[in-house]
Amino acid sequence: MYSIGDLSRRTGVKAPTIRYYEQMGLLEAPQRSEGNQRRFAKAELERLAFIRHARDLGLTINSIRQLIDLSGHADRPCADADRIAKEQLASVRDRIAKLQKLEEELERIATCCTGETIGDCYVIRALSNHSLCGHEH
Amino acid sequence: MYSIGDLSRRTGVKAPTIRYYEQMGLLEAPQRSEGNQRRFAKAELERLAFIRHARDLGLTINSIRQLIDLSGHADRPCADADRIAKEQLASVRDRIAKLQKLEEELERIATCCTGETIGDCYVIRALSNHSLCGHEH
DNA sequence: CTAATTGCTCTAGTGACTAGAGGTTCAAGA
DNA sequence: TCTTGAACCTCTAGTCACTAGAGCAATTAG
Ligand SMILES: [Zn+2]
Ligand SMILES: [Zn+2]
Ligand SMILES: [Zn+2]
Ligand SMILES: [Zn+2]
Repeated sequence: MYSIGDLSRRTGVKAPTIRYYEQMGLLEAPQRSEGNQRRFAKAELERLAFIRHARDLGLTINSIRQLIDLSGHADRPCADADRIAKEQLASVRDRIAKLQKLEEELERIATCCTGETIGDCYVIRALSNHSLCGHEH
Repeated sequence: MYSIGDLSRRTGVKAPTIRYYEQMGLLEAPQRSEGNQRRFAKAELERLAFIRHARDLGLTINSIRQLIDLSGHADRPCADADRIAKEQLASVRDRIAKLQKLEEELERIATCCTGETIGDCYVIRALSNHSLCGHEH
């Protein structure tokens, strides 16, 4: 049996975050001590590691809840789980593509200023005038 | 003189967002009609375009406020403006690098499942076990 | 003049936490 | 056994950049 602090140290997840996951229904309400403090079993530690790993990969609380629900039915087809992973991959690729466009524009904006004063600063001029940009964002 | 709806149509920024920018101090409080409705001058239209462009490039409200403050002093050195742009570029690059790591892991996780059921789904196994990952995230 | 549209303010909700207040319980040393 | 200090509890509010909605007032076209 782990206290919330033990669990926190073992997983690197802060105690308020663990309580938050419980509130969001990702962790089941654990047993309590006589004085009402949380006492976690090993299964909860493993589930928390699962949650943390999924969060580190950018999955939302909602997706993680779905995956946890699925993982309780070992005999069902895994198409839903695969779909969630593929959607997350697509979303990450989408964000990368958008950020790369920004990077391109920002590189120009941030490195082309040869001015000395605000009056002729390329940063300010470029922000005032989108037509200096190479594409939409 | 533009109403908030005129301004919205001309810039593509929704009316509540325009009010929000005013509240955040990015737009100065505009003149009002007799009936207390906002009436914007051309200068505000240009400033709103500036704000919108900066937002599209990912700058925060705070950075934009600083840039607006700077742009009122044409004779001052532009080092601060240049620094804000460079910091934003660095932040975008940082986010791209992190997302690319995620992309790599997610690609493996999302495409390697040859299982049929949750019980042997690679997605679930990979999320349960970070040691299957190629690197940290 | 009337009806439709547009505008006003204010409040609350989003996601995934984080910080703080104000109080209680636990564990270890004396 | 007692005491002290760390850890824990619940609850509320704040973060960021909006967005949605309620309930009302002003404007504009016919
Ligand atoms: Zn400059
Ligand atoms: Zn642009
Ligand atoms: Zn699968
Ligand atoms: Zn991993």
